[in-house]
Amino acid sequence: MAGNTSTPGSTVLSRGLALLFAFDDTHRRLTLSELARRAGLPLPTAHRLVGELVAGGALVRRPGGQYVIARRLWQVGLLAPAETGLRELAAPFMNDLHAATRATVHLAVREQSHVLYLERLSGRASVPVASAVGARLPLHATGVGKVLLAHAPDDVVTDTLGRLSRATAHTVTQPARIREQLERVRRDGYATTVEEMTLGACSVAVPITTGGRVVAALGMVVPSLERDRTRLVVALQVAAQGVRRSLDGLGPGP
Amino acid sequence: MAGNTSTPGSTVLSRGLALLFAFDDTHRRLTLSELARRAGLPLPTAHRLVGELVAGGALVRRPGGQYVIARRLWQVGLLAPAETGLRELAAPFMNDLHAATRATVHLAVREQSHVLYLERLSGRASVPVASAVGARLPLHATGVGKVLLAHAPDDVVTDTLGRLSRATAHTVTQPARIREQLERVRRDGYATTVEEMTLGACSVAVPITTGGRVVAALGMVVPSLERDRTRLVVALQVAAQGVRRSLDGLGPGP
DNA sequence: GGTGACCCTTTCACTGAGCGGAAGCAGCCT
DNA sequence: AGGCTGCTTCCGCTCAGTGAAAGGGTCACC
Repeated sequence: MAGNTSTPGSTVLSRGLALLFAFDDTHRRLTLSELARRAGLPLPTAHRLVGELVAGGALVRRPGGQYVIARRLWQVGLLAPAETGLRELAAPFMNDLHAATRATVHLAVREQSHVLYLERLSGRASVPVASAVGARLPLHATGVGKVLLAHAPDDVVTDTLGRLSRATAHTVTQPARIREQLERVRRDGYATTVEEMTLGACSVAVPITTGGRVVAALGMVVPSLERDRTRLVVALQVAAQGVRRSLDGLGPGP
Repeated sequence: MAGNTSTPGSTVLSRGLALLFAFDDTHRRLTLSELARRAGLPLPTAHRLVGELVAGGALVRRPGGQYVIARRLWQVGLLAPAETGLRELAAPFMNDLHAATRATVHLAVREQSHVLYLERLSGRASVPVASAVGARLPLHATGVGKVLLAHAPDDVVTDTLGRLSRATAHTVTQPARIREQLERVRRDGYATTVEEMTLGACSVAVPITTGGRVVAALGMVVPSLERDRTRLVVALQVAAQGVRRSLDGLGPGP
């Protein structure tokens, strides 16, 4: 910036991005002062920059004075490539799974030490689900997370096992037990959770592979695993095979 | 900005946004010079700003030297509110439609004089479809577009009728005929197209209303309307009613 | 109706961040 | 070798950007 800045070296653009990235899953609407606080900017500076972001169509100001991400940013965001290909290929298979079981169906990839949810089909049933598309959750407490962790590089595994957060009373937080479970995931080809992320929700998940690498995971959330664990695993594996075939058909993805 | 700019009055942030918005449906990957050209910036300036956008996690540089929207921007884009509520409410009904018919199902709103596609479930059948989520198409050549146009303010209608672009040999480009069709849409409660946007694709669409206003449109794309037009219209209307009920249940939307 | 807490908005003098022409570099044609 | 296109770096000029300070508006609670 110019003149008497308190943090020389930082640029206008980086501050603008800090304002945009101040929004997250649990902060979809922010007031000016919240924005300034979260982006680490003085209030008048935030005021001016936010004004420009609104003028430029990146943010919208609600009547109440709260700011939200604008539709136009949603549109450009959808142009992000990596996920798009995988999501479009997986969509029909996810639809089949959803139609057959009426459960919540998830497509996720690993982003560092977190699961990133790429797609979700919500079940009609009243199973509580923590994930939302674009949201990140810990690897060790979700079905898709365990699948991805089981096939992650060693440094990610040790990093994750180093800080196992607790979400419910059933969350597994002993590294040794997780290692044991990961071994079983690799052997059996699927992972399960029982109320480890959300009470009242269990999950099953399988890997999606291409070229010998695990690139994503496909999972489902159900109220209980007692009855039809096998049926769900088979359905997931068939769907995952279908996605793999589509992926391989198109050559190495973007 | 500072110093000897060629366009005084424009700000760094607005230039940064111009770079982001240089991406669109048909330009998902851009080289530095394309970005500079599309954003209207001198090349060295674009070079510097794009570098900052990459450092800030808004863009990613591919090995080939092409830039694409980064995953992080996809994530914040998903936080845009207006659409999210409607999409989530409509999703289960769209799934039902899709399961029952196996056709492509669309959810769209009007954005100025264009249809903006909020959601799409792709049919397995090989019907060519032009729309993608986040994409904009003309109002007069699509089923959902005609529905939205039929319930749009007068100025939008006259504006749209003033420049009726042609997409295929079947596109209706005479204002009088479109007016006639819009009248019929309002009377019958549904709109149709026959290969007007894409050859080999027909469509049916119905409005989604809340509080007496048409806020969106629900549509389907099929190879032909001959056989089961009535069946499709009924299915769509049932689904649209369901969405309306959900909308009304939650009070005035976000 | 006073007081305090919270927002948001505007002002303004100082200055270094931003600018972009020019030049250099690398690849790829003919 | 010469021309073309596209990327990167340099560097001196200068105005866009900065943020403390002050102003205004709206609640709620005493």
